[in-house]
Amino acid sequence: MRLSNFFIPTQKEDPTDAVVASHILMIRSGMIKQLTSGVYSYLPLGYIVFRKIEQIIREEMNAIGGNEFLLPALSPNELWHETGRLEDYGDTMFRIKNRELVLAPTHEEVFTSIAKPNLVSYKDLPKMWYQIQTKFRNEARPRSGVLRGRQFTMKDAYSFDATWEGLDESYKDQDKAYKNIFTRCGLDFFSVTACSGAMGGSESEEFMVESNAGEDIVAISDNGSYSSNIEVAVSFKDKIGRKNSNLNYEEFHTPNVKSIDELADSLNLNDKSRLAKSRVFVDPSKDENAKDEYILVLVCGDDEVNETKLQNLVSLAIRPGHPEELLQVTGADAGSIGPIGLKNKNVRIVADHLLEDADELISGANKNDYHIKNIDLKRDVANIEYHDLRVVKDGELTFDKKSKIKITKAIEVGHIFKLGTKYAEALGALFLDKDGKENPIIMGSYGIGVERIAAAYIEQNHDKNGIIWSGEIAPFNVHLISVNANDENVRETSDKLYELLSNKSLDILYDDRVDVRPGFKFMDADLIGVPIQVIVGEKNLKDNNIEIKIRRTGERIIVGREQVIEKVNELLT
RNA sequence: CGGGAUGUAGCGUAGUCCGGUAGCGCGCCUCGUUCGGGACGAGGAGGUCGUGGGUUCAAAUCCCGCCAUCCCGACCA
Repeated sequence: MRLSNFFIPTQKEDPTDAVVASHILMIRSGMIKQLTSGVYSYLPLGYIVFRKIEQIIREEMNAIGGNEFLLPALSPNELWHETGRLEDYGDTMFRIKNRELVLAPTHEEVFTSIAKPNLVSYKDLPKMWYQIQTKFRNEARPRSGVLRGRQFTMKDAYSFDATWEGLDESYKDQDKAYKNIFTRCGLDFFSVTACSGAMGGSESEEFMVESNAGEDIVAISDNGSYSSNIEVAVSFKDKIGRKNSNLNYEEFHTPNVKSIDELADSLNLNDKSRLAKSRVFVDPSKDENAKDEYILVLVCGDDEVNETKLQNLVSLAIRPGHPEELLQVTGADAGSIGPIGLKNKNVRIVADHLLEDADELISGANKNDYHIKNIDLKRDVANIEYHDLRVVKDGELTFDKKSKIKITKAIEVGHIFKLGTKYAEALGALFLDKDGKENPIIMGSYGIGVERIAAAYIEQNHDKNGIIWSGEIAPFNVHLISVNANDENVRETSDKLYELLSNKSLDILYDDRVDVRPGFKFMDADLIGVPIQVIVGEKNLKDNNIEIKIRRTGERIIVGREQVIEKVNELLT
């Protein structure tokens, strides 16, 4: 590609709206341009990269027997209503105003609707279907460039199996394909156990790239044996246990104490573990006849409630109580709430395992400005349940006690999970087994964010001058620079090299611009970040030499003009 | 959806407090000199100051509404 004929609007200055490195560099290098919040135009350079990523995905999906589809982005409300997701997805789904259609945020329903009339016998199974499609999600707050957009490209695959063992196999195939894909894309990645969330399903794994730009928080063990999304992460920690002093509980005055920290300060305590933190959650009623359910959650004062774990225990719909609700249910405002003396007696009380049967606890009195000490959960709180409800913290032991846990931020680039029969049942996608019995098809769902891979790669591979591409997703293999295209010898040599290199089926970006000064070309080259720069300049050419620069290291190699092709090929292998 | 910030030429911004000629850098056009790390000189084009209303002799500037974008949070397969 001749740069004189390539639309690539590079920018010297950082765009004011971009914060994370990948976003800044994608804009500066002319890969993308924002149209509106969360929506980006893909300019030629960006589109080349995204297509290369897609191609890798395609090859790996085909390698495990995948069939590529392209499904519509528009789909009828009716189809989503059948699985209940028209309601469940809520505002995250774009809805068409002048037709009963939505813009699909994912494609379980559509794929299942194709499976239904076609996959009717166990002989038709298993199947692995996928597509690479634009998805639409009305994200409340798009951010970080293409890392969270309202419109983005996703590879979504779905497996259809007759047996649960078959699903295990399909899942394993995808897992392996994902590892190949991210490796070929040059990502430093890891996988974590995850929560399948509102999608429904059981086993679930996310593929993560460690990065401060990420929105996910993960727990990884030092020895690499454990990695998990913080939402479901567990660690080993001793219960705080009993002191058995058998003191009666008593109320005491705590004016202006609104938080655990203030409570600890007022009592001159460093260890906050026996200050039981109380939070009230609401499980909203599902219909008008039923009442909202309230849940009081207790964790140690130095812990936080893990809302995902609570969701898995109670209901996906739970939310923290509003201030009015807290007052109404407990009799106090946040900061003075505890397990004893709740105004509403029907509150479900659940506590974290660490508090199991603990005594000598201090918690709110359900009366503003008062707390209660010497609470014995075993003695004083009837019907209390214990579950794992805390957020794992940095530095804690892994559950097997063999390693320590590190908490870090990460970008989710892929997610695979076992859906089971939820969609097949909802849509009536049934097949006949060997015994002639009707069963729902067992499904798996597997997604990859295409643009996210590029962004995650840039987060991991850039320096102050720009992007550092390498391997298969580099938009070009070689950036050929004609330092001064006005010089006849330089121009002719560069033109010739362009021809020779192109013949080797390499992708070459050729800076043949005549009116651009050398410094400008060099800066552009470093910004765009093609792995190898071949620099044709007057001075070296006088000695029949040509310079090769390695973008990542900055290393410069001078070779004779006849050895360029050989050297480039050597460097690229 | 809550909190915060911003909106002035393609990009980055000053001016806003204290009302009175819209300014600068980059980029762009012309000419000349340059030509190995985002050159220099001279000349030039480009702006309904986000938008609607109000106050005023006069509004980028003050007041009210709306819209948009970004950040934090909530939310999010």
